[in-house]
Amino acid sequence: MPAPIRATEALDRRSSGEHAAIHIKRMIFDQRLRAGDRVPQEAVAHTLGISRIPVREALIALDAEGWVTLEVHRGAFVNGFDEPAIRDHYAMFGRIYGLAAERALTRAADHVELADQLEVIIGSLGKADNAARAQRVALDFHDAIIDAAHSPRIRAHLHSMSGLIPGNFFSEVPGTIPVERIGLAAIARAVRSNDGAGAGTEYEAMIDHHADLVVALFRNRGFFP
Amino acid sequence: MPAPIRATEALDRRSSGEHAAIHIKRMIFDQRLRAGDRVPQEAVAHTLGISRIPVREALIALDAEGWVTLEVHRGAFVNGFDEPAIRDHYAMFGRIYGLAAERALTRAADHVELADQLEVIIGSLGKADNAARAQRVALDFHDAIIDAAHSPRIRAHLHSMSGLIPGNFFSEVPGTIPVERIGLAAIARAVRSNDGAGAGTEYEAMIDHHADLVVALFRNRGFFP
DNA sequence: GAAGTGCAGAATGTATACGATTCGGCCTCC
DNA sequence: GGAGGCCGAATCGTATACATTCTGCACTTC
Repeated sequence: MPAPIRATEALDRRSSGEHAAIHIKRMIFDQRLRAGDRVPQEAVAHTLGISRIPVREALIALDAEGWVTLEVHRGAFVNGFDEPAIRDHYAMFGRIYGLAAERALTRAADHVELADQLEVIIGSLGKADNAARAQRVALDFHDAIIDAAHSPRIRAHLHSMSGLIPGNFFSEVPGTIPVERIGLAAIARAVRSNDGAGAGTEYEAMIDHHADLVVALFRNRGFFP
Repeated sequence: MPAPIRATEALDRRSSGEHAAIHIKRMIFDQRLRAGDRVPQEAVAHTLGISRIPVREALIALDAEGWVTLEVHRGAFVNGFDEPAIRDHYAMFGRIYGLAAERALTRAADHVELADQLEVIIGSLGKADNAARAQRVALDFHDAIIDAAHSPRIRAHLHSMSGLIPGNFFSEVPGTIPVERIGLAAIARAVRSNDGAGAGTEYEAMIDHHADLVVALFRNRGFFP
């Protein structure tokens, strides 16, 4: 039996480029990089003790995700991270997840089986008391939907949209647990009755609601001047 | 007055990485790379006469766009490019463009002015006889919507979704002109009456229709075995 | 004084080079 | 005879070094 994978090894599974992407997102999030600023590749590389190559790779990924805009021979310029950006982000997120839910119902071998699977996941949410565990349950739910959709392209775009908020800050968004509990249950109900459009609509509604919570949190913390 | 930018200079404006991305997409499109194949970085670099660095940068972008899946220390593996993938692609495209249209109406300073602008663009479609020119008109229309939406994030995701079909092959999709003519007109009408949801719905419908045409073309050419 | 010109200096883009990881084949051992 | 372990070639990930491009500032010119 192999030794269990340790947390540090799991982190090493990420490339330096992914570390750099997290670091740069954190700098934008902490407003050490403001809208319009150029991301200093050399400084980021030096700070992380790596070369500029993985930093550049991170910037390409962040460009595709909408965090920065690349201009040839001029660099990467930070896009605004304000309330409209957050709402746009979650709106796209919700629509693509809604599509994924529709596709999951179209392509799943058996929608009743999928509904069973989803309700098992939701069941473990019932026991979850802390937000971190609830987040884990939500991720499992989303993964089940994405797997059932059988679409690498949808998977890729959703993956690149996840991680709006770095690290465990996400867990601190107050009010997520009841929103998830209600939203996931509604989606699972729609799946059980094989209602693709309904599942999509419920997905959008849940994520819109989530966006409201995130915006409220940011506002309370004085992020929007 | 500066000299007009020549075509060759405009091409030079692209980085080697973008050239590599186009080349790799072309290989997938031409089925020289099949689903599950690993993209040979060294071979691509050698073929294009460049080093592996820009090839790797291209693969990161293609991963974000859903063309390939990156695995650390194993390489980039080609995702399926079959009928479901094409339909998923256009479905995402349509939903995000629909969202962009809604946002354009929410955020444009004056929706009547935006409608005027769109109808001027459509007007030049009336004179367009060949498909290439019609495509140019459609791109202008889309750009106007994206600009009006004022969202770098939406812009980034739409940019990464454009270019499903490489080069001028797109122009050869038969039947696009009437679909565009009807679709763009319907969107412009919704914009003029300040109906965001309607504009979004029309956008989705037009792109779904376009997806049908593309799928039919691929089927006729024997792409789906 | 405003606009154009031409340099350094700095930052980006890419080629080369080298360590790290994977994977297939062969061997050993049970 | 099959499971497991140990190479070595092939490939990937990244540090370093160099070429290309941008930018700000001094200078000239009208």
